[in-house]
Amino acid sequence: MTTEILPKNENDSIQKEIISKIRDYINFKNLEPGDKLPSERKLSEKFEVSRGNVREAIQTLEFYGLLYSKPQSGTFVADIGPVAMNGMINDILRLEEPDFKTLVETRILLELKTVRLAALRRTEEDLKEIEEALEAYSEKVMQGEDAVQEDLLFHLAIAKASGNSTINTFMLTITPEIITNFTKYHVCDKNVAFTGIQEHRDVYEAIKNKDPQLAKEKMKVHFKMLYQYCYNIKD
Amino acid sequence: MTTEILPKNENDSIQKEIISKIRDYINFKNLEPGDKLPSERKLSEKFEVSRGNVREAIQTLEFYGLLYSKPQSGTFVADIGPVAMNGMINDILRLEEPDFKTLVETRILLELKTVRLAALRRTEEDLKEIEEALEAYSEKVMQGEDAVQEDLLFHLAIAKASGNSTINTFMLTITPEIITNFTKYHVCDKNVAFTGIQEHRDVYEAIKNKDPQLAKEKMKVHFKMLYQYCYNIKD
DNA sequence: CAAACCAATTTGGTAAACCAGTTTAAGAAG
DNA sequence: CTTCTTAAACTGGTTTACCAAATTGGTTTG
Repeated sequence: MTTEILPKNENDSIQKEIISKIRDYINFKNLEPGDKLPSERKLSEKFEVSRGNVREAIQTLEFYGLLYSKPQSGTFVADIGPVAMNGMINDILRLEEPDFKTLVETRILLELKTVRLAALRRTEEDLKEIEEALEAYSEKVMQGEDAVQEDLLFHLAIAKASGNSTINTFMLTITPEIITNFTKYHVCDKNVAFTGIQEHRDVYEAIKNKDPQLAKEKMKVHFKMLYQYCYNIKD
Repeated sequence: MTTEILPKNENDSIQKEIISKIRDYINFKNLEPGDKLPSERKLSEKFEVSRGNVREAIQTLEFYGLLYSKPQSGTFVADIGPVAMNGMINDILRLEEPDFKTLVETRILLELKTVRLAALRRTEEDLKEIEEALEAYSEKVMQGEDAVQEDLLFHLAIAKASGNSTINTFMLTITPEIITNFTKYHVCDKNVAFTGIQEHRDVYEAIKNKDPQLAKEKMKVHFKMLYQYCYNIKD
């Protein structure tokens, strides 16, 4: 995982340029699945950039499953036809930097699903971990301290209990960004944290009783303020 | 993302080991947000691994927002307290390789959302691109050829029209894996493709008429078989 | 004529060397 | 003793050089 998911540097533009050149090359030479690309060295001199940049671009395309590299052999186009290849590369090039609004929107979506799945699939061990996270959160709030971390860990514990590793990965991906923005914009304040305890407890009880519908409802209540924030934010 | 999001190599284990050692170091030294980690060189000799491995591990932790590196200065622990730090690192280490079932489950979840958002937010240009993808799919199927690529691009066009770049990125991430598994297990066959044309058209019409509820219903119909497959697959 | 072998070249991966800022600390001046 | 100067050591990032595996083309052998 090497790869950071999205480059935010100024290298971004040059890497995108290289990616588009690779696309053009594949189209021009009519490369099909399994065909070999020129070596990194040749590409670097053909595009007049450093080999490192070429490697970076190839790794990005590898991340999206469009290319694959075999050590001491070469880089090959994946088992995806030219239509999908072009379409996906264009999508990748057009990808915008995710903003806070879409981040929150996605988090709500994911969590309303994980809480349902957790209510259906949770093991006793999952339940125990969720409870521990809940207690840690309550204690911190009762002491009047900031509990953003414990809040987060409660939600991550639910994500883990959902048994869906893909969603779990996505949650882990967006969580840090969420935290930094929350603390930056002070979305959560003190009295909200207090009401949050009961809301967390409601969600926990629903998961404990294996009631997916209720769990989802309680999570919706918990997200109510967040929901408003998400759809009232200026575009 | 440079990170490729998840390493599948055997380097995986050694990198995870380094990550856990970094966690132990942070705990042992009681490092707080803003504190500096030892240099990559020192860590590499302390852990008795190459500097490259250390760099890779740090970049992974950077991807999840737990560390940040300042050029020519050092690597620092992010503004996340020790509780969240430990919790998240443990989650990262425990992350399982996503299997096909969770992949499909996640795809259905994401698409039922994107199609709603697309119906609400689509621009005229979005609609045009979706229509083009639809036509390309129909033609391919009519000619009796395999149309997995065009099918995919139709769904990606909807994701783009949803206006949520975070979900869009996630869709792009899971799509290649979906494709390879589809072609491997032959989830889709010929007659399904034919019925798929009308289903696609229904979805398109709903988006065109800006009817989010209908769009979601039609997409559900389209996913019906996939849905069954997802929940009947052996665990 | 075909198959098997071999050496040489090419490949992606990796470790070492290098670079340009930053930090640190020692030393000189006041 | 304090403060400013300065140079040396250290930092993450980048380029370069090297490596072992694998492909390739030619040659030999059955």
